[in-house]
Amino acid sequence: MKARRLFHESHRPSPGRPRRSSTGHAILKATREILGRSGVHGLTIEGVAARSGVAKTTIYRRWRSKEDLALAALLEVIQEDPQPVRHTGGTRTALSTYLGRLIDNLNSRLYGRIVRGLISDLGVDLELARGFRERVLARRVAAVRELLQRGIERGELRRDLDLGIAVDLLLGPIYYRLLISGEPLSSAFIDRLVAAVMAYGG
Amino acid sequence: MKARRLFHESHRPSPGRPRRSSTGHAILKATREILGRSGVHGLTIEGVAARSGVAKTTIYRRWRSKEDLALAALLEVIQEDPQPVRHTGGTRTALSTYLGRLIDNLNSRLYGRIVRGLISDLGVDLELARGFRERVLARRVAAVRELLQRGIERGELRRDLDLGIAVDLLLGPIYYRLLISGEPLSSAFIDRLVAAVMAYGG
DNA sequence: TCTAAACGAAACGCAGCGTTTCATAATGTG
DNA sequence: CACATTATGAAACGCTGCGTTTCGTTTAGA
Repeated sequence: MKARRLFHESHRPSPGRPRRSSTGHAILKATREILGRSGVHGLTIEGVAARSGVAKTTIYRRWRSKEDLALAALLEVIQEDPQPVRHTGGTRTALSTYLGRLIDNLNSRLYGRIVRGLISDLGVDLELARGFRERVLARRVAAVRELLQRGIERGELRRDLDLGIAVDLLLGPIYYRLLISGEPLSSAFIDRLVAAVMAYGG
Repeated sequence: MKARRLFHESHRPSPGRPRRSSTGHAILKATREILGRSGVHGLTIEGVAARSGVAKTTIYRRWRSKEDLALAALLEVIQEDPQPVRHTGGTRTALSTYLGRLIDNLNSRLYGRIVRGLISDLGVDLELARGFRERVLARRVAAVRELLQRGIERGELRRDLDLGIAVDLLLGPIYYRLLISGEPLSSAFIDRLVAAVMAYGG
């Protein structure tokens, strides 16, 4: 495999013609559009090339595979939404707010479809899995963990709370509904979920 | 699309040459072997045909697609393991035992890989999703729900316990670890998980 | 001017899907 | 036995899409 400079890498000034920055964005934009419309199954490199007006070779120079490209699109979507964690009004409210925003994302055409489509590849493409976990999931876990931690400090949660399990209890059922059971991710569900974990941790 | 008699349908005696019962089993056996070795990504209809010594046409006469075939293989694996639910020694023990058996399955090459591979198709193939939920997931949900219900009747759990959420709390983190976070599904994890839900429900 | 890299266009080999066609085999019924 | 009916196998087909290769052109810095 030839060495390649991927899209997200910082480009040190190298000799030769520089990349047009608009090219990469056009590719990602076309990728997002196709993903939102047709899901990962409808995503093809040739389709992205056609829609973005870019040659297939150009795409492969920046991303190694279809999955890699889908992950890049997902990262862009996430970047747009910095999700600042506020902690006004108690831990329960903070958790509900944060998880409410998360399910808003997951319920959206684009975000939900990308996540759904990437999952099955996580078990196969280890690099993809690493990217997803480090750059997408880790944010969620850290945010939830921090909210729980502050809840402990404020005395709203037990000092000996099993933080690891608590995070699993909050995020697990969300992804379970999204990917497995297909039950709706409603705000009512989030409220019940948070209520349960607060009852466990209080 | 032409009408087709699928594998699991009961065959009423129809005119013409009857199906060899061994053919279907040979196909499923080859499917299991390939799935265990190479996962869903390595599963191809042509590969199954080659390994089972059956023509491709014969396979398509019984299953509509690759995913349909993978689901059939999964169903067979599940049938082999009836998972009787005993309730000796308290609700906590019963839950740990049941979920422990579940993760033994999920940790196995075959079962885990099939589930993993099917997930992303659930959002696309509605019939597949229905089959998976009715014939695989519903068992798990019903079993867990029944154990919780008995826990309530025995006074080990609150009478006003939110059963729906409790089921999500038990199954969600398991599939979340399997598919998303990649953290190990150990019996220690199950113990902590059950402990948390018992604390919540007690 | 020279060199290195980016880009586009076109074609390639390959895999695998799902289908079609045709010949042959096995079963019931008249 | 002849017949209709279905199952099976073998082979080929068209198609999509992946990832690669080749080559000519373009854009930058030295």
